[in-house]
Amino acid sequence: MVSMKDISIKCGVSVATVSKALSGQSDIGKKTALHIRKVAKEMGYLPNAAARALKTNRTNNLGVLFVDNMRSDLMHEYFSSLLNSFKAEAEQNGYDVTFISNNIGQSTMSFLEHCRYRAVDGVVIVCADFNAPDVIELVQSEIPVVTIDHVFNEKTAILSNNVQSIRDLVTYITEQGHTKIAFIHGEDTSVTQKRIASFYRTCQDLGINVPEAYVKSALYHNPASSAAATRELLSLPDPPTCIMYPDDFSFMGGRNVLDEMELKIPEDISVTGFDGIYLSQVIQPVLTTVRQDTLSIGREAANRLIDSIENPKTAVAEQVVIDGKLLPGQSVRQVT
Amino acid sequence: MVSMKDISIKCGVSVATVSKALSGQSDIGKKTALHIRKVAKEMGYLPNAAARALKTNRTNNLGVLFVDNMRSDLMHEYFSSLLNSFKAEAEQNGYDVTFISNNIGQSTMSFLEHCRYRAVDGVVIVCADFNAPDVIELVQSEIPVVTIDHVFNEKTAILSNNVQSIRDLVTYITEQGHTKIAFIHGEDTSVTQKRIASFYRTCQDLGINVPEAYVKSALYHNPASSAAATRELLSLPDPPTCIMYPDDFSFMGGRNVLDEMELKIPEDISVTGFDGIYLSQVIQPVLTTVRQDTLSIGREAANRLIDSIENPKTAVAEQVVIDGKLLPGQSVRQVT
DNA sequence: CTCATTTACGTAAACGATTAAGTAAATCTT
DNA sequence: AAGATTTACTTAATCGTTTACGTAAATGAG
Repeated sequence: MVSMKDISIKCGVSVATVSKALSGQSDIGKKTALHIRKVAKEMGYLPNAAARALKTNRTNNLGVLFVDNMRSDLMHEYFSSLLNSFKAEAEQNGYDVTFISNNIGQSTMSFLEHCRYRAVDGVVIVCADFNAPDVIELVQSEIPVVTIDHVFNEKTAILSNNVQSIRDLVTYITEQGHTKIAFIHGEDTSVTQKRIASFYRTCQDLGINVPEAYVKSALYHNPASSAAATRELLSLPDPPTCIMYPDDFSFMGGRNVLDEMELKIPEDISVTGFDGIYLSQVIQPVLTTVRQDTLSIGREAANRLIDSIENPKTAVAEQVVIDGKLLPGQSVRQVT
Repeated sequence: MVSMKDISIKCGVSVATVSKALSGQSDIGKKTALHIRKVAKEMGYLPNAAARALKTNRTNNLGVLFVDNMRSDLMHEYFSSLLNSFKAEAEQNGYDVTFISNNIGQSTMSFLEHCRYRAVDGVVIVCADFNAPDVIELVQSEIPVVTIDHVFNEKTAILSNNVQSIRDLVTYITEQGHTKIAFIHGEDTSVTQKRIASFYRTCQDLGINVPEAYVKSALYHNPASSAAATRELLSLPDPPTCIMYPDDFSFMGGRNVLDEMELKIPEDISVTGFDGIYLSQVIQPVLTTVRQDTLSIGREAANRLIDSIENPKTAVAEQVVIDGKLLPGQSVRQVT
């Protein structure tokens, strides 16, 4: 590996001069700077990240906290595409991305310890138990943190606009003439609470009555639990004409039940999903859903995080809300 | 941040002694070593990864080469769950995982340059254009490399047993009494070639005739192209009774065509997938497919890579083949 | 009891970069 | 032209480890 020393020898200058020339500082003569840069390129010089990190206390490395509770989250397209977008934006800005876990090697490190050990410049918390002491410790530390879909006091958070998205969905459904709308929601999280609240609020605003029995609990990304909820809804004395599923994937469970009962979508029953994953747009009928803008969420998370790293004074912690996009699809029938 | 110096002062010994005590070396007295370790724990000492890396030239960091050609690969469950398993195993062994790209910051670095810059101890090539000069340069470098589903000369490769998996599928299909079997395969890659060869070979061994028109080309993970292929197959004068799809997800495209034509699965037409993703097991009918053992593939990749890093002398480059598992499902009908 | 060996620790250089402070030469000022 | 300033570089310290080598004391051998 060619170092600055090698270059300095070849150019007959000191190492300091090489350093300054390569980092484009002012107190170097134009011609020498140019020459040094040329030689550096010729010799295939690459900065030594470790040395730089040691001296500057900056690694140009971002940590990603991504705990797979059920060993399946990375498979959830929402998260994986979000992560992809985050990674792309980080790299654009000269940052690498490293996963942060809490069991590195045989010893168990807390998340914060892991971050300090690797000296990441900042961390994005994508998917984790936001109530775990470990996570809270990290959030309260000196390390810049951005969270996604969860708000910590005084910290920047990127939020998918769940409230508006649910409102858009419900509004669209009612515009198609439905008044009997059921909502199967996911397990209790802050996101779920927002969605439920928005569902009730929107129905209220639109003058739609929501029987208690129309709101069912299930699990995200779990077709079986949505299937069960679907069965219950359909066995009600006065069943809904439209069922909103917790997410596109879970809908696949509901779909099985509907097929079984020989209910055609959307002729006999209308349905909606959430997320707007690839799958939702390639099935027949195309699912009415809301696409969460994972591209923007990931990009925004990276940019905010980097901003708070590079401009600690001026960067302000705030909540950034990213709108989703209604995908009308063909799974909600126009009721005449 | 508390450093070895802080500990050395508190313990009244030299920094060298602290270093040796913490790394468990022999030339330190039992009691002092114990005491130093106790104090280090009390003070919350964490090693400085950068300093260590600078001195030892080892980072305990593994690179992952994961190029998303179509900006959708991370979404492909096969890859994401493989990556998940790789990450878990790496962390178990004290290694972190960093993504390697070729456009870090404004400047374009080759993969190799990026690896050298970050000084990763080794790289796993999960998903990339294996013929790109960039990738070849990396493979031929001094950096330990493990590839997945592609063989480079003299390098360790972890391979899903595509040959056996296709054989299992075809065998199963024929055991159900089918003789008119069509195969829609993905775009041309070494994996595809193996699958096609195994398809022909198995059919030959089983005495099954394969008309040229029964083998169609499509794209992986692309329902539309599989839909088109399905249409062509069904419009043949003598259509197949069973269609093998390139992967589970692509099958969703074929399914739409079959629904449209009011062909019931498996009563009117039998189908199989490939991969064994979550989706394949929650749809109705449950898809007959082969689960690729991503858990083992990821784990094996991590272990082989780490072995070749830690034991460069004894580690041998070889091809590790990981068997898949036939999931019979209900999408292939028993022909009487 | 002496000399060799082992044990337990300290010294100091090194890894490759950054940067404050110093300095000599060149340029400017009046 | 003498002093003040600017320009273009060098010196040297530093970041936190690791490790070869040195050394004094303790233990061993004969």
